[in-house]
Amino acid sequence: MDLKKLANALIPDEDLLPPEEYEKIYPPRSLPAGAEVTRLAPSPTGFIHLGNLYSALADERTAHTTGGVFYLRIEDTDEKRKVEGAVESVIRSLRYFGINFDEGAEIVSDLNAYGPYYQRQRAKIYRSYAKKLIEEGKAYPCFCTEEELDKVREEQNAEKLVTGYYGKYAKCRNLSEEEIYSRLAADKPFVIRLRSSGDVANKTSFCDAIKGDITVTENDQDVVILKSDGIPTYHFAHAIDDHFMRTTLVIRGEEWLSSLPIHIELFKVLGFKPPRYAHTCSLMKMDGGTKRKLSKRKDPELSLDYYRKAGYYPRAVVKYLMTILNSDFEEWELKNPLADYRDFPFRINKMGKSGALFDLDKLSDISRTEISKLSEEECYEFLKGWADEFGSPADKAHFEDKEYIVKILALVMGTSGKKRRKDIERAEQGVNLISYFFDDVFSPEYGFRAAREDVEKALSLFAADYDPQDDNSAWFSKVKKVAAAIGYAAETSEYKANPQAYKGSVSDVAEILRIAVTGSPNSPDLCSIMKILGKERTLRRLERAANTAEGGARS
RNA sequence: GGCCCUGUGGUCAAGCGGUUAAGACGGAGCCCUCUCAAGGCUCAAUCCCGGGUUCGAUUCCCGGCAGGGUCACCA
Repeated sequence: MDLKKLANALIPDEDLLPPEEYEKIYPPRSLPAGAEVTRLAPSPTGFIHLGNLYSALADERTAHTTGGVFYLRIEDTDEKRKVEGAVESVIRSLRYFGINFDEGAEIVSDLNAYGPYYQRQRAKIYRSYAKKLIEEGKAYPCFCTEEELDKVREEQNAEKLVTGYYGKYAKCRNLSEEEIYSRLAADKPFVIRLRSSGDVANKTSFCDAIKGDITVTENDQDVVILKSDGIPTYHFAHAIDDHFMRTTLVIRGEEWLSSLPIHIELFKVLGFKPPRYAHTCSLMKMDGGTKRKLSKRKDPELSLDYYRKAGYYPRAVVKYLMTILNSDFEEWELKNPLADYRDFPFRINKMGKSGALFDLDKLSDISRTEISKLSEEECYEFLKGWADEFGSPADKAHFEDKEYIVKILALVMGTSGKKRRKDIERAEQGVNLISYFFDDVFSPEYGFRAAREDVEKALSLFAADYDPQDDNSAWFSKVKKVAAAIGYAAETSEYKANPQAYKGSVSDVAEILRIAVTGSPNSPDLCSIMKILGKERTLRRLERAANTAEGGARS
């Protein structure tokens, strides 16, 4: 058969460059030894999730700790997946978490010498190579319809055979010249398939950067490389793009492990040196007693927006992911509390081999810690950013008064000098936490535990004597005085020593005041809270509580 | 079902033939204390199972088992 003629009939494009030309257009990158070129290659659905961030972080760290390049390529070979604005959304989402690309789709950079970075715009390159493979007899046209393929698959399933297009099931593999041209003449749609020369009986060892040595079975599937619309499949585009974009390390989810044999064969027939691979394990979730991969449909926490809306501190999400990526990250951070996480010696081969269960508790802990490290002003900016985007109208209004909020935060985050409090876990919770400082939303349900008469007496006694000028100890002495006056022990130790002698202790009196002023039995330093509220508002709250107090029996 | 990956406390995990089997989150308790948070101290909790190899296996080998992934003209 005249393969040259066949190639021309199948791929008649006149404006194709000869394949070798592309080696000149996309020469090897001049990078220092050891520099890794990595990439994130999402399809443009716009849905960018935690798994993507996890993978992107591994890519970005690997590239930037080795002095390499991290680029963005859009795998838009499937028309159905395309969503408007998706690429910008990917870039924006990752930037929110502090991850930036060096080159690629929609990235402004003078490095963009390996584009275009949209696969649809690279059609000629793929077609040029597909044509070459046809000429070499390594690829062939297939006219099977989807129905036919479905039927074959059913048969294979029924006989418990491996499904797919291989061996005797590869019906179009040995079509005669006559058969091919007559179908072409009849305008039958066709795909281009790889003529695989592999044998599943052959197994070889392959070194994955994460998994270590793994066994791979040779591919024997005549996989589609060009779809009937002339656009390549993922496999074919992957081999060509990662070769010409000069990717050195392909980091991708382990769900790709099973198609590795195809990729190895593709690189071989194309005459390219394959990149190194790092197959990352998936993020898991507990569901009904067993682990399973985090799912887009079932798990809202897979979405990156979930973390933005809940107001986790973005760097906390990144650091949490770092603890999964390289588990010695936490210890490193303990030793280098002031260092930027980017200074951590990230290594791809330190990544775990098994799927990690996503741990919200741990994330929350890290988020609390990260927020506690902020200055009051930084924290204000962070909370305000959240309130403006996700908060209620009241929240937004509250954040107009920066001076007031910063004062509150100085208290809620802890005074400087001492260790910071860690009350704020996420913006949503933090905004809610300080809401009692605002009269328009302060609507407490007083849960007094003390008897009503004690509540009233304590409140009025304290109010009569309150002076906002008092320092902490003067303030507390007054609370003690109130306690003593209504039959409560002024010292906790006295009460503990002799509980029968008192109705309670000074801490119970403090609780009454605290509930009256904040609506909650728990809060940071009450004396300071009263100072922030000011005398007038404090007294008003004390009075309001006294009037509406529903006394309860002591438990 | 075939093929591949993985298997250390509740979770993330260190560990590379001999260890009191780190650490962190979470849990329990104590201290501190006007409550909470923070902090300090303490405790409970782990090597999937069965065979080998070895003086000795969490560690090496084999076989189970369990979990996960994948079997498209989707990526």
